[in-house]
Amino acid sequence: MPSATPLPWDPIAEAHRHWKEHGWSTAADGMALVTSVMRAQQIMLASVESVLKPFGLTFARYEMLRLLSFARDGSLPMAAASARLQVHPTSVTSIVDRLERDGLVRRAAHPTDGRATLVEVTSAGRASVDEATAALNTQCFVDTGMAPEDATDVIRILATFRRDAGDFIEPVAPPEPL
Amino acid sequence: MPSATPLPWDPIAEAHRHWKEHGWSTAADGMALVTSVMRAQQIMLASVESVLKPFGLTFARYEMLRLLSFARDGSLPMAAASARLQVHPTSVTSIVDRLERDGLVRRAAHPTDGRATLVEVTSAGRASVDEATAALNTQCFVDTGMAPEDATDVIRILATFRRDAGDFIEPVAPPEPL
DNA sequence: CTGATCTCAGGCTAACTGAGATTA
DNA sequence: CTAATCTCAGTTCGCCTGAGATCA
Repeated sequence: MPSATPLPWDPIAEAHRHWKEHGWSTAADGMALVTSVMRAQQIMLASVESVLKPFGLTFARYEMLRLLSFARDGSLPMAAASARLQVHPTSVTSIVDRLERDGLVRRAAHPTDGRATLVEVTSAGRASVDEATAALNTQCFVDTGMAPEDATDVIRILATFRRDAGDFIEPVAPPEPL
Repeated sequence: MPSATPLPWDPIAEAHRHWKEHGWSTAADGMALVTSVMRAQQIMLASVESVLKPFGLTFARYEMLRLLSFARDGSLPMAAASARLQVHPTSVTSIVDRLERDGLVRRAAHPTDGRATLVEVTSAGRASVDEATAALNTQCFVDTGMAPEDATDVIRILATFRRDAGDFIEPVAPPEPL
């Protein structure tokens, strides 16, 4: 994208106004919420992917590496990765294909279940995810462009939303260490 | 996606804990924020696209129709649509290609600028966007799965975020009619 | 001429459907 | 047998780069 010029006003606020003028008042906030989240995600994804690009990683591939690097033994069955990352099984296949081609993960037979395949981070994969994480932390996550108290509000609200959408059971507030 | 089973705990809260344990405390909230927004967008997009599917629309195509239906004369130059929807010019070409193939928009010459092409909603396009909007309102927007006061908080916080990211100039709080 | 506007060609990612092989 | 797990083939979508035609 050719580094867009800012619009003179907020397009979502304008759409919100249109909704109310058309008698859709009860849906106006919902429309604005969904549209806002879509656009915020687009901004954040662009930022994250630009940082990951030098590492040859997409956000999906980064998340796979991160998940494996935190897993016991650095490995998980494909189906477990699919469930944890909420990505389609065939997408897991293609993500792992690409990471394997780059030597960042390897496939291994499951010790007891002959149907399952394990994915395992390699040492190159660990090095790659560590460097990528350092870059993301300094370039994206330390300053997201949002006030800290706003960030924690959004995190908390979206945790309830995700739980109610069926992502996980309980609790919304995680047991903090200590 | 085969209607996933809920996880027993919040994977983002777990990642947040990992970040803190690894000495990345200053980046932990940023990581959780970005990941939460990504996942919320995924949930909302899936919901919206399942409602739009019977109409043969994606969210991107729906937004194009919505934009045109609110525009004076129901038409805009391609470049204006690209700026308003924050999509790449070549993506506008392909979105309009598809909508035109379905008879929902048509291309027309710009009256004064020979370089520019206007996109215009057809009456079929207006009918389609009206029906799709009614379906979205009742099935997605009236109840987004979020408490109303949380929704307005998120809308407000993300408006500031979008403005600071360069989406638009001012003001964050739009001039309300009356 | 420069710069804006749009289209096309082509690569890449990822989602999805549907089918099939293998094994619990 | 049924159900789970994974892969493959093929489609669609949208993002992106780079190049070219057209016109202000």
